Amino acid sequence: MEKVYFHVDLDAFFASVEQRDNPAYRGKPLIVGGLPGDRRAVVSTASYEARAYGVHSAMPLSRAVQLCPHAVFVRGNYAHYHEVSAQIMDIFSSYSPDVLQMSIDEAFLDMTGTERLFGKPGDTAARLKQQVKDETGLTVSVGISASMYVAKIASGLHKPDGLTEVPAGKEEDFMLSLPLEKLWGAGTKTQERLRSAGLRTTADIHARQLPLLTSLFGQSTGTFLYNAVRGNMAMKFGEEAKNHSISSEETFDFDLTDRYAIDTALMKLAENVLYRMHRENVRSSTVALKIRYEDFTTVSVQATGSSPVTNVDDMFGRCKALFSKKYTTGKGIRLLGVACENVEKRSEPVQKTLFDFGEEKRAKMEEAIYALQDKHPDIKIRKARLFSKDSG
DNA sequence: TCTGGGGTCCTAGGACCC
DNA sequence: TCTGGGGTCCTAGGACCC
Repeated sequence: MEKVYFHVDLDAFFASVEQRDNPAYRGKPLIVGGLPGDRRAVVSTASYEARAYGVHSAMPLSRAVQLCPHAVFVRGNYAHYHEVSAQIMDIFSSYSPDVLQMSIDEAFLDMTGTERLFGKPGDTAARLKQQVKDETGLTVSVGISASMYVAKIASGLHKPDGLTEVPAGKEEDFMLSLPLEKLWGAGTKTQERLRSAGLRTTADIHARQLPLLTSLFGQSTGTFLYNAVRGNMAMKFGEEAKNHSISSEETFDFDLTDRYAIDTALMKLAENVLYRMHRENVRSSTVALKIRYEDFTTVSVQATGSSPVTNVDDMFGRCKALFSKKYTTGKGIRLLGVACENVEKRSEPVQKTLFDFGEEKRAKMEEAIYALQDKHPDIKIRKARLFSKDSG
């Protein structure tokens, strides 16, 4: 049977939620991401009114302030956005049992075989859009195609409040009608390389043989480009990613060089990652550390231990060891990040050492603390050193 | 203008084993 | 004393996405 996919994308999601909840913000340029004066902040989402001034996601906030000084600036309420997102994902679930959520503000719906039940895909999408608007006051843009990849691009073509259907068999024509910047998966670097290779349109890529593309761009990117412009991208629906990771990082307002400040930051990040590991009932033996220096160069180290991380002190110890191994320069540090990689379900048995009784006890203790925190989110039980003058 | 935070996937080189 | 070929695992870095 011919496949039918929707890609549904919320329009300027965070900004739209703010404007919905605060009538005074409506019709005005609004920027979510930080307040003017916040150091090193970036724009998370700009309302369409702000985009008219050239403001867009990932732009340094200082730049956004210059472009649009009279905009409304908010830091954002991410817990709230998650709630609204869940409400909308529930609506999606009433249209298809197969919803593949891609992020907080977009999802694929496998609509294959729903025509007898719901009617033509275009009509169904229009109803879905109306229902989201009625129940949440927000608009979405929908792309419809037999190819998930094409549906994804289609949903972005007529934002906001768009509905773009690419008929089956017309995928290649659609791709060839597209400006190169719309090629999802070819970012800044690849766009640059395409330009310098003299390829300016999707048709230019289409005219090149596969071996030429792979010799220019490498096996992976070359094959991707070759298939993408033909609308031939096979994306798997609902396949489990295998290399999960859980990470936490922080960009500091001012660069760090002081060892105590660095250790405090590492402790906070380690605690954060471990808390989430407990909550998700997973474990990991691989700890990774990331350092971004004042000049924005970024290095990383990771190590796979012989047993999983058991508790915060264990995690903190591994992070400190990695840090000492990598940091030899004394350069200013603008970001530290900590991660556990190759995370797996905790139900799988672990080899026990003879010496882990103390560790085990500590892990149990921490679990009890995490459980308490989940129950009473307002209590904060943290390592003594994390209490600083302003937060304690 | 000066660059967030949370992820996934790919590549290339080195270690190690047979 | 000089030197193989293949497979697998691990690591560091980079591209990309929202």
